[in-house]
Amino acid sequence: MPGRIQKKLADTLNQQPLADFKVGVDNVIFSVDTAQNRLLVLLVMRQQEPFLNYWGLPGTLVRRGESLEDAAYRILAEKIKVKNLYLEQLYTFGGPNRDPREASDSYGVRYLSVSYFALVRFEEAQLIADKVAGIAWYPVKRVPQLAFDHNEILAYGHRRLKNKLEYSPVAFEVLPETFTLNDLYQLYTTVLGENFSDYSNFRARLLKLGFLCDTGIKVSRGAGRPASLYRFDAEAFAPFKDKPLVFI
Amino acid sequence: MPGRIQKKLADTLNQQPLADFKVGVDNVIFSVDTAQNRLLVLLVMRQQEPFLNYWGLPGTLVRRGESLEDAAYRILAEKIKVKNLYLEQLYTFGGPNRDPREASDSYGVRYLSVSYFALVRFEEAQLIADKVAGIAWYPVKRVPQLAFDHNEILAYGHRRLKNKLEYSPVAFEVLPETFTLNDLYQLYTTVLGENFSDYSNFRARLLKLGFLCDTGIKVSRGAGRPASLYRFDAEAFAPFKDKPLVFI
DNA sequence: ACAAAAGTGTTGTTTCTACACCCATGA
DNA sequence: TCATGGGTGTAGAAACAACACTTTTGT
Repeated sequence: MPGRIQKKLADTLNQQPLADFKVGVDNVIFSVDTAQNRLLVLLVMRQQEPFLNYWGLPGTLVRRGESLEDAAYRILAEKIKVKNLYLEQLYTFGGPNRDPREASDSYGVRYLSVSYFALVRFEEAQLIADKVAGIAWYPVKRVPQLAFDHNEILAYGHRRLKNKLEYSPVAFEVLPETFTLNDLYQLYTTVLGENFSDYSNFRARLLKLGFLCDTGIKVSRGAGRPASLYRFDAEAFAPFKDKPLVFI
Repeated sequence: MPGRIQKKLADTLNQQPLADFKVGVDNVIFSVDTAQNRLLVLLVMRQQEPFLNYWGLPGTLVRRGESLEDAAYRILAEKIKVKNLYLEQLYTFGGPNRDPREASDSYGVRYLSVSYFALVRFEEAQLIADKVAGIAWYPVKRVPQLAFDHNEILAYGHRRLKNKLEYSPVAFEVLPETFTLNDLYQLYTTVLGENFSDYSNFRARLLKLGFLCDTGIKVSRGAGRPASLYRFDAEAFAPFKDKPLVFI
């Protein structure tokens, strides 16, 4: 009776106990240093085992009564002070044995990481150095080996950031209220790489869309003709919401 | 000493205990009934509380030693038999009180749902009806009120499916090995809606990309000129991988 | 012969792209 | 007046959208 045997096997599997989880939230927090044209990610030096003294993404475990997003905002607030930011959920990494604590723990508690991705304004972000801990903006191109699977999470976040820039107005969440078109262009080039579009075409496309309005105010940066300051007009952008708009 | 008071407050919050989680995986499984031009989603009738006798997404709790993706494949395999499928993680829903079991449980166990999104081939999918449970393909346009926050998860999955179709070759994961260009077009129209492109332009664009190769074999469906069967050439597609290609 | 399904072509328009060029300012 | 950064324009190529049209089949 092979059917019965199979049934028995299935039952054994069904009786495999459920895993108990602790849920962590890890943030990939990006900012763009427009002065030096570098994309930065916020890393913290771990103060406890596992991975003591390794750099890693700022993270925390979720507390009772706290939503995932709340937890994400909490870490962020513990590490930096910012006024404007963009934040969204990234991915959930949850294979067994991604955290070495699982092995030593005989109760089989699993650690699962829900990662969030954030973009903040570099100029206004003030790092909060708590006690002896290390905290630093690292150029994305030069991050060292990180704790856990954080390199993987970072890579995933970087990909998402690039995509977001191309088809959504995240850039404006992180630029000052008014900015020059060159500021915007710099932001795009440092995130996307040099060769995504030339400035004049980028400029023409953006202006044609009609949600950037010229304030008329001019600003001079060293030599050269002064640039106009523009403002992102959220109202004029509304019709493009959710449409397959492309910024590149 | 306001600093000290604030410190005390912060400590109270820090002592807030961590939440204990059970992690569920819920699958949004889509298929396309090309004969009737309908987009379908797989629903199951819940056999236990909470939400007894409500329709819901097929889901399960994650077991010890099981990865999230493993759990997603397990549910899928319990409900349907398929050869080809596309599966990817969707989103993690984890606010407190999304599951009524949390309230009654004094230990404060939280239920978190990692949702996965799948696309399977309707014609080859065989539903596995276990015991008395209900299981059914529901037209997406006519899903009733579902258990938990499953309507929300479904909506999220539907949005993702539409996006995926536009810029990635998921369609071919779910079409037969060889298919007519009309099969492909039908699939797109039933998922994306009638007015995304007319057939001749769709056809021209796809063929120009060059990763659909004509097998030369003709197939006749009722009256009318027989159609060529095409095959998706994964190798020829490779260069487009990860590029902002658009199919629409 | 006719309707139905498949496949091809055409045409006017819009959008890319790669430039060249003009403008305003500091040194 | 020259170098520098800001801003405009344009011509050729490519892509798009809306159709009309031809081909091949079943009935």
